[in-house]
Amino acid sequence: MDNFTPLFPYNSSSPASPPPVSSHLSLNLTTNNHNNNNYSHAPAVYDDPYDHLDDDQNLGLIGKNPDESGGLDRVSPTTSELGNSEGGISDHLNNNNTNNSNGNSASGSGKIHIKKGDKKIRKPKCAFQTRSQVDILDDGYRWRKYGQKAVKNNKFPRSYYRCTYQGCNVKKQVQRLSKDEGVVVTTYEGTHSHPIEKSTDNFEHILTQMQIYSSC
DNA sequence: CGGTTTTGACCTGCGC
DNA sequence: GCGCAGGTCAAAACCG
Repeated sequence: MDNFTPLFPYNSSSPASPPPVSSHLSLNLTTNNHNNNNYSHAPAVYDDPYDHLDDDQNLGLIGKNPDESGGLDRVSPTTSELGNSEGGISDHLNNNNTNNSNGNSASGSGKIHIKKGDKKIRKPKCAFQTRSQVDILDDGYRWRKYGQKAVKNNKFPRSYYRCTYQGCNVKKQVQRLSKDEGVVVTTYEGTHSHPIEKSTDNFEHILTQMQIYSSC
């Protein structure tokens, strides 16, 4: 739990950034089906989203090592847990260093190598699930897709996005559950170092929910 | 033409 | 050590 920081708000004091709310929430806010916009739902925001996803959606977990789990305080998953997961959000999500100004990732990241002896530090991550027909939530930031992978036990691929703002290395992963095709799990990693680039009424609603229920 | 998406290859970590 | 799965890179294709 060392490095847990809010993920959605960019890390400045801009008014657009909602103040962090107390952490340690455990709320299963799943749907707002009465909402008419594209995201016909409020996000379910979790302090440890995968606790819920394990139970309900059987997703994987973040952080193998509780001490390095990017602030997600939870016991380590086993391989079998991950293997059984519904296209589990992998514990490999965390193989990046925490330097937001460093675009290169650390071990486990493609062709970039980490030097021997470098300590792996994991970025905090925040995942939430929404019930939506579209995969991409318009959260007001601009994202560039840099990869897509088929996920085990999930017929839907996982997409990888990076914030396009110069110097901002926030990433997100988007994955739809095969068990429940209406559910999209979005995992954010890192903290935006800049204001939201465009206002989105839709996402403001979501952010509002998140301010209430999560420190993410 | 510049930015974004697609996609195959590559790399790492982990379990067996 | 090997194989698998996840994460990233980067060239090519695509699009406005």
